[in-house]
This record gives sequence, structure tokens and C-alpha cells, in this order.
Amino acid sequence: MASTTEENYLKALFNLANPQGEVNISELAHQMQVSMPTVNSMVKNLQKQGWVIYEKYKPVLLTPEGKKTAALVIRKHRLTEMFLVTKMGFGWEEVHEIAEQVEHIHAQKLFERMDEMMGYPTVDPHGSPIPDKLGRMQEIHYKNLSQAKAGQEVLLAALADSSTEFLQFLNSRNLSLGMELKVVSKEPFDQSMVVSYEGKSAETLSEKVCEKLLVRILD
Amino acid sequence: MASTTEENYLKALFNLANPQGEVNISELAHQMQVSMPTVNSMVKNLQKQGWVIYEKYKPVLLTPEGKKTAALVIRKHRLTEMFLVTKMGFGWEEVHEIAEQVEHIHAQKLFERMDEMMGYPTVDPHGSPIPDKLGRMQEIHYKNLSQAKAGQEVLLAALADSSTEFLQFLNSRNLSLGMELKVVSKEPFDQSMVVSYEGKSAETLSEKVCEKLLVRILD
DNA sequence: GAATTTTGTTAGAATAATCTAACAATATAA
DNA sequence: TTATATTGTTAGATTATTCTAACAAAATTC
Ligand SMILES: [Mn+2]
Ligand SMILES: [Mn+2]
Ligand SMILES: [Mn+2]
Ligand SMILES: [Mn+2]
Repeated sequence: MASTTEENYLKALFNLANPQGEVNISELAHQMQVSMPTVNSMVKNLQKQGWVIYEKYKPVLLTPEGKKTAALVIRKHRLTEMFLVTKMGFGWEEVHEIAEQVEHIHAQKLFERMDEMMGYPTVDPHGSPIPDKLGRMQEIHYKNLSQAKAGQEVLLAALADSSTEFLQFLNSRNLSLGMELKVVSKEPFDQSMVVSYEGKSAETLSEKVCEKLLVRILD
Repeated sequence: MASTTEENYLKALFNLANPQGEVNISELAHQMQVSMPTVNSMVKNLQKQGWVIYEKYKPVLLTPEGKKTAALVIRKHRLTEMFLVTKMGFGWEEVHEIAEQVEHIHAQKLFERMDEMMGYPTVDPHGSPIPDKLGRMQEIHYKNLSQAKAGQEVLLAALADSSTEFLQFLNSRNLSLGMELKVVSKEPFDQSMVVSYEGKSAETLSEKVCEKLLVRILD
């Protein structure tokens, strides 16, 4: 069974994988906040356990086993976040840190019960998909708000950044998932947008912000 | 900050302490399921951190800091057990294992929120007291059911054993905390008792069982 | 294509938590 | 009060996770 440390590495590999599934040692070291030699030895360990494919000087790849193990940890993380928000009244900006610890609890029952109590949610409070019990995660292909054109209406469906700081920024603008936004105008100079939504008739959002808002374009 | 391992040792010390607060190395080794040399080195480590008083060949004692740290872990454990039972529908026989892991989560907020949602319970699902936020635990002095005399009525208030096996035994007899029991008779030969309670008019309980049922004698 | 920078590996060491084997102190029994 | 049993300690080793320093390979720049 994977240790907490190993689970965190597997999750990082899952999240960092490029379209070919590859992750460089340096990226992983950066993500995990450890030195490259540390990653080098951990990767050898993960390989021995059958969770990654690794050859000297080549990027690391998760095996199907590794992918499944990672996805099941992510499932516990996201179920926990959703439970904390919907059943315990936490704000979406408070739950990641807690879930980062709870995800390592080995008690299937606990998470199955959360799932059941919530009615089997498919996404977490930040709009990220929750993998199923078999570790299958369905890819959802959203657009950035920055790709929308003036006049279009969109549904805010997920976030490309779930950091506390970004979530607090969204709170300060009264933005939350499920809202309909209308692009009032787009500034050609800096790609910033003026949008209107529930209560706000003209809120300006920078390109940086718009790129992190994942939307479904309506009609 | 105490590691998970250190927290588990502190908790064991807290629970094993005799009236003078002393714990022998061998008892601790037995409780923790590790060898005596392992305990010896851990005790030296706990001493360095100011959690225990220790001299070669003498029993170990928790310091006030050690006691407080232990009590706060026990608080998290018991709040978790109570939350799992009252808010998530788990049986009292299922929660100890899960709480054993959840108690090590470093997120004050999580436990404060559980506490709040439950309306600040004072005991866990097995009748054990929940320490307060400052780590103060009030001693409750119950009697064993085996100390009751024939004809007496008692309130089942807590358990001296919260093992899954014992809890399942109690489930099988439909016994739960808060019930009133009447001692119908006591067998002088083996100290077994015949008791009556909700629905059962004559259930025989062995001395072993009666010693583990903590009661308040009524009237 | 050679020089430089970046990325990755090896070697060697540290800390936490554990073990077994050997020995020493304390407690119990004869 | 010796002998024996129990309890506790030391020494030395192991595994997991991490580090720094030194070196090597690969990628990038000139
Ligand atoms: Mn998260
Ligand atoms: Mn984590
Ligand atoms: Mn318990
Ligand atoms: Mn524990």
C-alpha cells in the first residue's frame, strides 16, 4: 500500500503529466518542493512498486496501476472538499489544505459514505471532476472565459486555478460556479474583459483572471 | 509539532498512566506493539521535546505539556467518533479505526466545526469524556454493572472496553448507552447477572461483560 | 560544432522509526 | 540471600525520506 509520501508523488505525477503522460524530474521536484536527487530516488522506488515507467535521463510515466492509484487518491481529495463545503459549511477557499491531509486516510467506508450523503457528485467545489470508484476520471473540455467574444453569454463551470488567493479574489467579486456571465466588452489593448452577472453590471476582469475561469458558452 | 507516531505514543502514555501517572516501558511497548528498545529510544525523544519525564530504569511520566498534547489528540479522536456516528450514520463499532487516523489531522477548524455541528457534546459514542479545547478532561466516576445488587436499576452510561468485538456483542443484545437496566438476579457461583431492559425481560450477562458496562445507579 | 546552461545522476550523509542480539539492572522466588 | 525471572538498556543494523556536493548527460546558444 502506498505511503502518504508515495501517494503525494503519484498525485503530482498525475497532475503534471503532459498529453503524452510524461513528467520531467525537475518539474516533479518543483511541484513536490524537494531536491532533484530526492525525486530521483523516489522515482526508482515508485518504479520498483510498478507505479511508474522510468529510464535514466528520460521523463517519468505513470503505469495504468499508478494512474489508478493516483486517481483514487484524487477521488478522496475531491470528495472530501465537496463534503466540507456542502455538508460542513466551509468556504471553497478553505478546503484544499484539509483535503490534502484527509485524502491519505485508508478507510474506503468513510469516503463512500461522504459520496452517498452528497448524492454522488461528479465535480468538486472548484469544478474539477471526481474520479469514480475504479479510478476513471472523465475529461471535461471547457473553454477559458478569455476565448469568449463580446456579447456572448457563458456559464462559469470550473477553475483552472484553485489557490486560496484566487478563490478569495473570486469571493471578493461575488463570483461562484454555476453563474451566468455576459461579456459586455473586451479591451483589445490588454485583453481584459468587462462582464456582467448577478448583481454586477460591469465588472472588469484581467486577462490573467479570464484565463483561469473555465466556462461553457451558452447558445 | 508532534508527528503521528509521537502523538500515538503520547496518547498511549495518557491512557496507560496509573494513579501516580507512571507508565512502564514494557506496558508501553505492549500497547504500541513495538519492541522495548524502540520504546526506550522514543521515550528519550519525547523527553528531549519536553513531553515526558524519564530516568533510566524508572517509569515514564507525562509532563503537563505532554498531558495537554495527548488530551488534544484524544479530543480530536472522540469528536471524530461522535461526528461519524451522529452526523454520518456509522455504527459505534465502526468508528474507532477511522478516528485513529483522523485524530492526526492538523486542522483545528475541522474539529471545531464538527464540535459546533454537534452542539458541543461532552462524551463520545462509547461514553468517554471529550477533553475541552484547552485539553482539560473531566473525570467521571462510574460503577461497573457487576457492583450493582439484585433489584437495583441502573443507567448504562459508558463502556470500559470499546473494542469492535465487545460493541458487536452489545449490538447483538440490543444494548446501547442511555438505557435503563434492572438487575433481576445475580448468580453467586460465577457472578453472572440476569438483567431486564427495553424489550428484553431476562438477558444473562457474564461477569466479564458486567465489569465492562459502566453505569450510574438510579434512585 | 563548440561552449554554456540546464537537467539529471551518483555518492555520501542525516533523521525518524523500527528491529535483533547481547548485556545489565531490578524484582521475585527459593 | 543467592538464584532466577523479568524488565530495561546499549549496540548496531535497516528502511523511508530527505539533503548537499560533485559529476555527467542533454539541451540550448553562439
Ligand atoms: Mn484541492
Ligand atoms: Mn496530500
Ligand atoms: Mn476510540
Ligand atoms: Mn492514531
